[in-house]
Amino acid sequence: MPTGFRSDSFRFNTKGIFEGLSAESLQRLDDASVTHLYKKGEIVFREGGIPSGIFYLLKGKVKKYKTTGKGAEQVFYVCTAGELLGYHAVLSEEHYPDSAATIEDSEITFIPRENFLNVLHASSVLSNKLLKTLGHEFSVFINAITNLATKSVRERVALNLLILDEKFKREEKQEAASEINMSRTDLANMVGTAKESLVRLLQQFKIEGLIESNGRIIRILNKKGIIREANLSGGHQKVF
Amino acid sequence: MPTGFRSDSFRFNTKGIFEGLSAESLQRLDDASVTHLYKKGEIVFREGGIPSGIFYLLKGKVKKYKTTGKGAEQVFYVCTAGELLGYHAVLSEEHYPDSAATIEDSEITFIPRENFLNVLHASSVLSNKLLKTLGHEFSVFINAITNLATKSVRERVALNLLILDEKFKREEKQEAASEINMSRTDLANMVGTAKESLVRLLQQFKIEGLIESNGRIIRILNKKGIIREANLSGGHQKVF
DNA sequence: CATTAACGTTGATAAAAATCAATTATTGCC
DNA sequence: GGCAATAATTGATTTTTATCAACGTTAATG
Repeated sequence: MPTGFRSDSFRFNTKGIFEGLSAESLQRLDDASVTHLYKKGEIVFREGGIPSGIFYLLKGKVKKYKTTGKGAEQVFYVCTAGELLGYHAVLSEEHYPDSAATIEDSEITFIPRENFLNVLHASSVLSNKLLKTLGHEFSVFINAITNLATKSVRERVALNLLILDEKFKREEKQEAASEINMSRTDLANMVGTAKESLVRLLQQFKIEGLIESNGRIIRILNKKGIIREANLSGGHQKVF
Repeated sequence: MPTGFRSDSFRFNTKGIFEGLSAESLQRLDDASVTHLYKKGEIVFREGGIPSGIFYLLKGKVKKYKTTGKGAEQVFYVCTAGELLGYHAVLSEEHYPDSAATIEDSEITFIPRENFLNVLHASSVLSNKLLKTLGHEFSVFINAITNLATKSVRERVALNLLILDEKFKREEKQEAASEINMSRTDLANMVGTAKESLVRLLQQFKIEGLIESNGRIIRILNKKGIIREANLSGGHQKVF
């Protein structure tokens, strides 16, 4: 049973989705798009809303989440620069099933639904890329489900630290430990546990020298150790 | 907050995916396909395997699941007649991320990878339908994740009974209560709990008159009661 | 730059769920 | 139809995780 952390298994593949498009298609998308600045904490779209277009995250970070009747919030994904948001509901022709909100100051380009669909329907390059991306998402989701259903909270905390470590990598310092900067509440909602349980486990990891923290910022000190705690297994590569 | 059970939120939409295809496309798929009988318990494909084509479930039921390092098995979906299987890995060009096995005697048509992709790339009708289907799957998965992360085992047992009730509906008797016929182990692996916990909760529902059972077969007696136990919220409809 | 509201941490306790162990049903098979 | 073998159930117990309550810290804001 292979072991190790393969960030690919937890990441959607929308980065570079518009690469390889014809100049005409790109122009049509560009002409229709508008870019806005979002402050930390702003909502991009809301569960139940009618999708009017898709969003391209130029800069910043966005959490995707779903709220429950009881007010709980499940964060199931964190988008980083270069990722696309909100296309599922446009494709499925349904209301947004989830909400999206910035977790840091961000810059987001909006492409109206009609323009996106026109380009999509005209471009087999784009539709094939999107099909490939969506096929990959399936594997990301079943990983997420399996981990939620079978791993302990401790294992899930470790796993999510690894996922976030990738997301908070800075271009300048690829090698340095990332500075994971997320509220404890968001982290707990991502792990699927109570905030207090999350804090206690972070405290343990800290005592064991696996991580350090400074205010809300978390740094992984011993990645192998965290990988061990996450108890990973499986992971598969490209075929063709 | 709207409440009620919307089975659509838990079902993929591959049924009828080949409707509306040109006669030529259908012919090309048909020429390439082979149909096999599978006995209950047979494996259709296995996690880590190389996808050589897609499967169309003509008759029977198939569980989709992932196994963990510790030998646990997470069942994340049950396919019924008319559904497509194994297309994600073909689209993503990755190994199978999950396994599929029949849970009753089944009849499955296999379409080789190349033939499927040729038809897909030639048919914008099919690729658009598939994009729509995959967009919908996203909402199914985030529902599943949110439920796993935020609901109690009791709530999840009730919810999965509702999901299975739909899957075990018989064409003859749409109105009659379904006969849910699945091993307690599979059920527990679907709910994401220990078999013993599942059994105890079924026992409670039985005492409360919400269900009845005869051997392994479960029948819902009071659907509203089970919906109440599942504590559902949300659910959104088509837009356009 | 002081304030204060939001956020984070810790401790004590309760609740939920898993595990272990033993027994009883069921079902596939000859 | 009887007989293993497999699956389901029940009870006792432990472990894990959530909840409640109090207090400390941080950082956003005027």
